[in-house]
Amino acid sequence: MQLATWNVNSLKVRLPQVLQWLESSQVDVLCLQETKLTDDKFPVAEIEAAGYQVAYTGQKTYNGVAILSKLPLADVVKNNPRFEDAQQRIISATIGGMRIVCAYIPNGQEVGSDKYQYKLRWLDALHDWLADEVKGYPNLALLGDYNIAPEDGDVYDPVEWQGMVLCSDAERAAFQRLCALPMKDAFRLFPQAEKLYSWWDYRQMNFRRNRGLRIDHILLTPPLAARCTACEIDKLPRKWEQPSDHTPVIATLSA
DNA sequence: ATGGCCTCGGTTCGAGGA
Repeated sequence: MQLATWNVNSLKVRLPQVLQWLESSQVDVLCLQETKLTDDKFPVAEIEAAGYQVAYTGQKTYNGVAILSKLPLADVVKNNPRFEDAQQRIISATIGGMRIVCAYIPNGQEVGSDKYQYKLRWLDALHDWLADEVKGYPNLALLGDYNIAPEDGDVYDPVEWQGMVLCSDAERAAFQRLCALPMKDAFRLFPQAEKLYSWWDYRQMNFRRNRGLRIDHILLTPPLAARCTACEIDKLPRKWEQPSDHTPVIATLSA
């Protein structure tokens, strides 16, 4: 069983890459962020033709999330029921005995800005909601674009990024509070090579220079972490024509 | 020193992303 997350930066533009990746990757569950599509424009037929059921919630221009699954999706919930939010950033479903939560955590733009305050409030509300969700769903996975690099080792140049948005103490503390629910960062369950990232700015040839950040994550509650046998970042789609600036992260779970 | 790319909406530029 493989679970994956991928910020596609417009599903309208990226649908061919998503379908190509699904053909080769064999993932069972794929969480997408930044679909940037209203629900009436969602490419349901193409995704079903690829062998996946899908749940989605979107809006015009910004945000938008979806869960693709080979197995049936049940009990779909859109957004955080405890946080009034016009922005479509969360969708959850039960799949094969697991509660899958797909999240597009706000970017925050700049430390101290209104968007940064919104990000911290949003993360607080996510934490408080999930604290109850994990009681009802011991097998819960939170996959998505967290817009947080948890540690300096997740940043190509920690000095340049020190205190900046995605790396600030308050954001990292929010990440640690999610880990204390408790949940485990699947990527850090295993020895990993250095300088592995999930996002690279389109500018400055940052991908070729591997100037990236690891901001896309899979957090697993202890029963799922115990079943996790691998967690990998697949850099290949970032090398394709017209790529997303993010690349998929995959966790493998034993039966 | 500055901005450097991509997407969208909707027009040829500004906002947002990270």
